[in-house]
Amino acid sequence: MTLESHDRDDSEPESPGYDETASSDLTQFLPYQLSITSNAVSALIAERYRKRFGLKIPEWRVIAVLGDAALADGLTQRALTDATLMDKVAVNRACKVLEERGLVTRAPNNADGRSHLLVLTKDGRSIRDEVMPLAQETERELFAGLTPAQQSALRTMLEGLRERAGNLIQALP
Amino acid sequence: MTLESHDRDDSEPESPGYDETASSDLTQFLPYQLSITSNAVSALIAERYRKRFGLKIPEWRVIAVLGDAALADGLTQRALTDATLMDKVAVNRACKVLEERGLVTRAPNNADGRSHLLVLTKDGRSIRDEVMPLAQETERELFAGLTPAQQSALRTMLEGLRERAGNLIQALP
DNA sequence: GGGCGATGGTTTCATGGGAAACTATCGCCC
DNA sequence: GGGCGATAGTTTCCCATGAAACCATCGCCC
Repeated sequence: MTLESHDRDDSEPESPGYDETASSDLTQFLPYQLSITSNAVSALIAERYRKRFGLKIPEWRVIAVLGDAALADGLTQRALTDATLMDKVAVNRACKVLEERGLVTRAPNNADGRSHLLVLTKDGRSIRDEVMPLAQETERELFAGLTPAQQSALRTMLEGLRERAGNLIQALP
Repeated sequence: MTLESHDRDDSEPESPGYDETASSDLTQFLPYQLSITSNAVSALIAERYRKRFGLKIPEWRVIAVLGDAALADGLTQRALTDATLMDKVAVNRACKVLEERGLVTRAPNNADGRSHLLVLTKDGRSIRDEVMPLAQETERELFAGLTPAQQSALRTMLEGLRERAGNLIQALP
């Protein structure tokens, strides 16, 4: 790379006589902006769910998926990890918490003795009915400043970025 | 909230006869997309720096800032926390590592006995000369698919989002 | 039907990162 | 000039997260 190679060793403070474009203004570094924005948004959502339901993000995700499906039969943890795109450990922990709080029960799975079918309880369903609206409300508030066109542009860019990052990371060693 | 209140209790599997818009397709939830994209990008950068320099993200950030400034005089950790927008603990840990690896030294700060002035060593400077180019190269590769206009739109949207999230989180209790 | 590799789930371990507690120094104010 | 609240840095503690190890069951294949 040759964008910069200023050889400053010591001398004069004050007044940038160096190459500012190649320098450390982190706030202009897009991956950094992406990161802090994502953190801020996550923090907001986490905080809202914590305050209103005492739920953490993995937990409400599970509730959302369980509540959604046309499945009174329930889902296995495996299916939940697929649907939530979370780690299986995270799913397991979330399920454990939800079970302890009586929001979910585990019914035996006739089709496979290794797994159980997770189903929302009455309490779980009543929370479920507030969980998604809160998510949507939050999303709406966050993106209120953007036109639908902008929103979809954002989506597209994020998706592209993610894919590209995934490719690049594969191509490393 | 009133966006949905489907009262599904049991019955038919197969075929979504329920309200799919109010449902759990997490991949379409923008905060989620934001999060996984950010993670993918961070992972890429972390991996590149780890492979090439054995540096973690907080460490290269410190190097970048130290290497940038027109300061052979060095910076205090306080100044670094400001410049990197990281936690002071994170900065401290990064500095400790860098010092142990001989990339940075701590000179006494005449102006304030509580702090030291951190300066890149020769080795530190030689890494510095590769650190920023790698960041820029990575940024360039990531955003190669986007026009400058799109990039700046993205920046603007992210900034707006972050601000909005910050405001909303304040307005909670 | 008895291995045996694959798979769902659970537990354990290591790592990262932040909050809070603690120390040393500073900058005031009396 | 001797407190005393504020600030820079450091250490400690705690939590979240993911990887790896582990256990039970499944689905085959012989």
